[in-house]
Amino acid sequence: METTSPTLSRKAQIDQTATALFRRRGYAATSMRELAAALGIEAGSIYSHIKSKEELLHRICFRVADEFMAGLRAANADADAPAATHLRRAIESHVRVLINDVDASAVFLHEWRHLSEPALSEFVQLQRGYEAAFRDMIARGVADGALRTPDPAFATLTLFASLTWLPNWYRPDGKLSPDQIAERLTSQLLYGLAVPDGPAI
Amino acid sequence: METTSPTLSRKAQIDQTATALFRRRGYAATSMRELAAALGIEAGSIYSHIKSKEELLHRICFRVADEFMAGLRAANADADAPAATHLRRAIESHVRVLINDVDASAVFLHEWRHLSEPALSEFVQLQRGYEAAFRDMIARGVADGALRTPDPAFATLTLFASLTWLPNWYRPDGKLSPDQIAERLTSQLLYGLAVPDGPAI
DNA sequence: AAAGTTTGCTAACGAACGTTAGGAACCAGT
DNA sequence: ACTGGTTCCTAACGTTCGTTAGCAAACTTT
Repeated sequence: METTSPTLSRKAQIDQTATALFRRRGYAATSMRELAAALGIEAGSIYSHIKSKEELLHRICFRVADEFMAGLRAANADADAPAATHLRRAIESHVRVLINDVDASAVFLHEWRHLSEPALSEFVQLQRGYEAAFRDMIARGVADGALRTPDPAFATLTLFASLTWLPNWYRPDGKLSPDQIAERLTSQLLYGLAVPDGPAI
Repeated sequence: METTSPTLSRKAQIDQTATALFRRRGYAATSMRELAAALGIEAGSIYSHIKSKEELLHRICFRVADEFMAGLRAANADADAPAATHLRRAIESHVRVLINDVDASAVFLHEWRHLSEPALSEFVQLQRGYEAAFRDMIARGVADGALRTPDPAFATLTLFASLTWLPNWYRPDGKLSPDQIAERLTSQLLYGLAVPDGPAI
């Protein structure tokens, strides 16, 4: 049997292992016995540290949600900056949160629907507010002339799509740093793929 | 073969209902008894028409995969067209397949990992080939000067992100037609959000 | 040394799971 | 009338699920 962990409490270890499993196999398809095996203990033992399986999911989802919200607030702290700058900072913060814990982010993005009420409604409301903030930044950017799009709502969807997809391909050992990823993502979304004044496509 | 009653064989009805349930609740979280209830029959009765739960998932995933592949081949049929045109056509085809059956597409995109071997490996290989084809079109577009990007692989990821996200927001009763969506998506991805020669962001 | 906390075990609970067996209606074509 | 296919039922199978109870070491604090 191992000694108790040096820096990570047993509960934190359980959270971490559960996050990895929920990400790889999905929340519903992950059994408590699987989680226990990954921890090297028996299933019943887990309940010395947590109340239920859903508590694990709840903690993961809302912790990541908090990080996203804090980053959004920071990105908009400088009220005098133009909207497009707010947007770029918000994207960079978002990418940094994603990369900081890819497993937890992936669970946050894909497994939240297995939350039960009332946590589910609370979560959805947070999500809506977050998206609305991005839509608002884009709309303000269009209004002050820095951005153009026929449909800010549509542009927001595309933006979130790219952000949400990130955990699907990001590898911590890749050659791009978080800042590079944020920069490249921002650049491609803002300026597109086509060569200005190039041939029509 | 299809001597059957209304317009949809019972097996097709089961497929359709399963698709909707897998999409809304996830494959692992959907029980055969739930599926039966949605069909108005008992759980055991389903097995007069199918061999296993996974057969349902398998049929959904591979049918959609076939549609994507066929669309890709058609988009590249005109070998003389420039790469950027191939790309635009492939995007439009992709969007049309997605929209043609949003439920099935969502299952295809999110539930395939619950397939077991050897179907899983076969599926992943199809997926890789499809993505490689898009990466190739982008790279050729960059080579012939129609597109620009510091990283074709990165651009491919962003493109797929936007395409994959579509079933998450598309509503059949929305105001945009499939062609409009494809056009708008293509335009935004190719030309970006920023105003040309506008202020730096 | 005593007390409390943390951590883990075994054993089991009721419920839900995917699936099967065997039989019975109904319908079509012969 | 017979046959074969389609459809659905009831009843149950063995398994796995999340979770609990009761107990026992080990470590920490007093």
